[in-house]
Amino acid sequence: MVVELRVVLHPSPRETLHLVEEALRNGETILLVGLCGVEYEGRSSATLPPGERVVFLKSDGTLLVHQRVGNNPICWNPPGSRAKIRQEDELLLLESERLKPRENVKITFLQVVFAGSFELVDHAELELRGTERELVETLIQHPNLVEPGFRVVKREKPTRYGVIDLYGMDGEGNTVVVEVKRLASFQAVQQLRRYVDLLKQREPGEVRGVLVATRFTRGVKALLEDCGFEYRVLNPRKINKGEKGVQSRLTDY
Amino acid sequence: MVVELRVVLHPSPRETLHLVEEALRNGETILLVGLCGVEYEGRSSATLPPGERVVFLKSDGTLLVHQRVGNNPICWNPPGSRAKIRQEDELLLLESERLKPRENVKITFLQVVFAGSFELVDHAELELRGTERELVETLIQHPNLVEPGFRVVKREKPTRYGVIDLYGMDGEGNTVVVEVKRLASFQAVQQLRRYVDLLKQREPGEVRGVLVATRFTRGVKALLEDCGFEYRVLNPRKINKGEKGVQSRLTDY
DNA sequence: CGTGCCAGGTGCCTT
DNA sequence: AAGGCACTTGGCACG
Repeated sequence: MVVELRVVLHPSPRETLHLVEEALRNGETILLVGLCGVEYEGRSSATLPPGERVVFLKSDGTLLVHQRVGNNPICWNPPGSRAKIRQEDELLLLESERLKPRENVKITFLQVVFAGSFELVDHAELELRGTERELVETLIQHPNLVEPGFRVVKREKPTRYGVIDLYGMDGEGNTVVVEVKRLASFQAVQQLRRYVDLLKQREPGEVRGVLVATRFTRGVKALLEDCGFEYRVLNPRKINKGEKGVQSRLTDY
Repeated sequence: MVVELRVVLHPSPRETLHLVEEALRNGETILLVGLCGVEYEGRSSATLPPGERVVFLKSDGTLLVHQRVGNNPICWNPPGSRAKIRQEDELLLLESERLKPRENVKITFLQVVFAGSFELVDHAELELRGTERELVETLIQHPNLVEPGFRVVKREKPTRYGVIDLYGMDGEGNTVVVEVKRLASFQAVQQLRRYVDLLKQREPGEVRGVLVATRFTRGVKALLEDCGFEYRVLNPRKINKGEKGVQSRLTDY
């Protein structure tokens, strides 16, 4: 397997123009390195004075401008945006337009020192473990983790004020609202409270609220108790084991 | 101004190894394009089977793996991580380690088709307009936007349950809690409620809650009224004008 | 298409 | 160091 590629060092504006235009036509991935200034106008607006950066243009319209440091692009436009390039005197103007919401990124290259286009083949997808989705699935497979006698009635139950992660009944027939979080903070308690308050108006009998999480920020457990809610701590390490269908002992979690 | 750069096409594992090692030593920015698989292990864990990707390694330790499409890197390690590269037979192993929390990204290159290192000079910083911070500043300069007679007592007032954007008094001496949002959703109402509940316990007299935003999701205004709160709509376009110190008429907002 | 919510969120700031 | 929160948050799933 070989990536098709074209690379130019210290290209003239004209050369860069041609490389980018052809790459855009062919749906290739474009990398540019050079001295450029950036203007952004959209949901917010921003100006970035000239500096040497890496500009990354993908075939799905994604535009990323990366500085020398930092995790995140300093400017960007998301997939679906449309890029155009044109030359004005010795300057090269790369403009990316997003329609909804309307957002515009304009890059002015004073100098390009590297231009490359690449035809990437990649059909693989990331397999991610340890997400909240997995926590919920674990609880469905092992409802006893919520409590002995707990029965799941519905997963992702939509309400006027948001979606309840798990909703079911305890051994006594009381409604139980379960909110699942990887990291439980005050916000999670508020979320739970919102759902419990709502169901109290609609369901007869008691409505209990349970927050299940792998981690709790300080004070959250106390707040839960103050609100009359309960909590369960899950051990994330053990979850994959449970997922694999190997019936493990509950004390493992 | 010229970027120092080194570029190799279809490098051997040995050539890539040398280029990356020297670039790491010199604190340069590294771009690699090639066929690689990725493993991640940390707060979560993930596997990405082989495919052709762009790998971006910055001098601050940032590692980004970008697929052909998508806004976000499919795998990454943030600034402060430490990268090492080594060769094993014909494979090239790039490993990035973060310490707190411990997170590890391991990239196995089956083939590298492009390797480049760049010495970027960039001292510029982004100037961003239209943030929530600016909304708060507008309100401080024009407290009448909250309501005639409103006086600001404190900005960013910290409480046990979070930071109140604006806190002040109305013409009658009642406490007023102002929550500022660019986009107000149910969550913003909960946030406001939390602060108002808290201040009701601490302050004598009435405590009013006001949500000021440029946009409201559906139903939020109704919920606010249900909770006994008020809201104000700001026009974001007009804010910069107000910021510039030109005293504009209130009806402009 | 808007609305809500998770994310390996990230970054910033304050206790 | 931990917690709270904004972010051009981005992304997805669902009404």
